[in-house]
Amino acid sequence: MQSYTEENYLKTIYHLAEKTINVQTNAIAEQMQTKPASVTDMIKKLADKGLVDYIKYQGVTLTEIGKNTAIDIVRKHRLWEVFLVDKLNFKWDEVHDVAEELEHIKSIELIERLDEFLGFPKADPHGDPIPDKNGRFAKTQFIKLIELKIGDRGTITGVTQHSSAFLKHLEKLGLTLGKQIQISDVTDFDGSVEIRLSDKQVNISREVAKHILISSNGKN
Amino acid sequence: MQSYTEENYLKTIYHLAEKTINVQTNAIAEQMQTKPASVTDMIKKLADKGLVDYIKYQGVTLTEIGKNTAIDIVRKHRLWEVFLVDKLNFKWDEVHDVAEELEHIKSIELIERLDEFLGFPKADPHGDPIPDKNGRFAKTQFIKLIELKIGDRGTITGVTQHSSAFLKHLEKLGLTLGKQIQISDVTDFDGSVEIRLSDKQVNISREVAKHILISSNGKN
DNA sequence: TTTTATTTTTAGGTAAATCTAAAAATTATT
DNA sequence: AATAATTTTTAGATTTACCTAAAAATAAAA
Ligand SMILES: [Mn+2]
Ligand SMILES: [Mn+2]
Ligand SMILES: [Mn+2]
Ligand SMILES: [Mn+2]
Repeated sequence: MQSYTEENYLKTIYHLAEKTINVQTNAIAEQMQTKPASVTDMIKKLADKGLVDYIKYQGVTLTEIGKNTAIDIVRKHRLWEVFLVDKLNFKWDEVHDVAEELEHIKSIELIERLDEFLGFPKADPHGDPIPDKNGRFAKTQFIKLIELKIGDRGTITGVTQHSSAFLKHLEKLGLTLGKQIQISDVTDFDGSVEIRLSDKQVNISREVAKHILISSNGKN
Repeated sequence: MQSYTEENYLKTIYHLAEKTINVQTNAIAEQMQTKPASVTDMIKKLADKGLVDYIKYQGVTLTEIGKNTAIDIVRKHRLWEVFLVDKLNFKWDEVHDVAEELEHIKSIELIERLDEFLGFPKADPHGDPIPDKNGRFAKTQFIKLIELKIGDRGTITGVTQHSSAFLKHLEKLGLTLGKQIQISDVTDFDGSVEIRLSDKQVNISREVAKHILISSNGKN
């Protein structure tokens, strides 16, 4: 059984491992809002428990058990987010912090029944896939909006930034999950992107465009 | 802001205070499954924070703030129990441990919305009253089944024992909340009680009868 | 009112998770 | 290859929530 803290470390390592093979001490420290020295302490503990493979100065990778544990926490996090949005009418920018706590409730039965209650959802309110009870989920291969060319069409299917400020901004612009879009222009000067929606036209900065995921449904 | 542990102490003191005015160190230790020395440490901390009034060797009482905090945790605990039973189809004997964890999730918004989602329930699956958001609730003045006389009628409205073994036992006998009962006999030898239900007759031990609460609706 | 039993507190210590400051290893730059 | 910069680890402390053993206070019994 893992502590609340150990679980958060495992989840952080799991997410960082999506970008780099060996996860570095400093990267973990930054993500966890803690000091590198504390990370080293915890890494040793996780290594002792067989949850990570660790070579001094070379960073860590999750073991099979460690990875499964992490995926289970991600599953819980995303299911709770769906609950909060679908059942309790939270906005997609309000759920992260609460889910961050709820994900640590230890009851297999609870999460199985919650999954069923929610109708076995495949994605959370931010478009992230929800692993099933065996930890399996489709690796969503979405394109970043920034990579689209003028004329390209697609559907908004996810975001890679979960801050409330960012999500509220998208909400205000009408750029929510499921919306059909088409790129009408890309400004040379600042790289900002002009987007056509069914009912209106909006302009977003390059920075915002980087964090929107699109399932492309047809060129030009 | 209180820690998980501090909240559990406050809740324990609150429940013990329903029986005695000054709550004793040993009573808290027993309830919390810890040692009296640990309780003394925590009591000092809670006193420093202004959550309890404490006189050495004389036990503790909750301050106004301490009491409100405790009631808020009780509210959360009971609302989550309703959620588990009403929405996730848990049995009444399966919910306590999970609620014990869920009650510590810190989000006022969450509990307000959960309350609304559940239809502002007035009692939990064990018949215990749920405080409203201002901490107010009706002091249920139910009679213990053991106090009824032969011929008395009533409705089962609560239990004073939440162990899974006890609740499963009641379930098997058909003695669940809302059931109409009449006392048909009390055995002199062991004090066991014979109960008439709408469709059958059951016999329960004196010990069991002590922990069933009845709203009496008419004598003989 | 002593003596005895019970309850409660103090003293001193441990384990988990954190920190700061300094040393060691690795990586990048000249 | 030597030096500088960065990353990571160690050493030593702190805080929280515990513990055991022993002392002190209170309550009960003789
Ligand atoms: Mn978390
Ligand atoms: Mn999410
Ligand atoms: Mn609890
Ligand atoms: Mn209950």
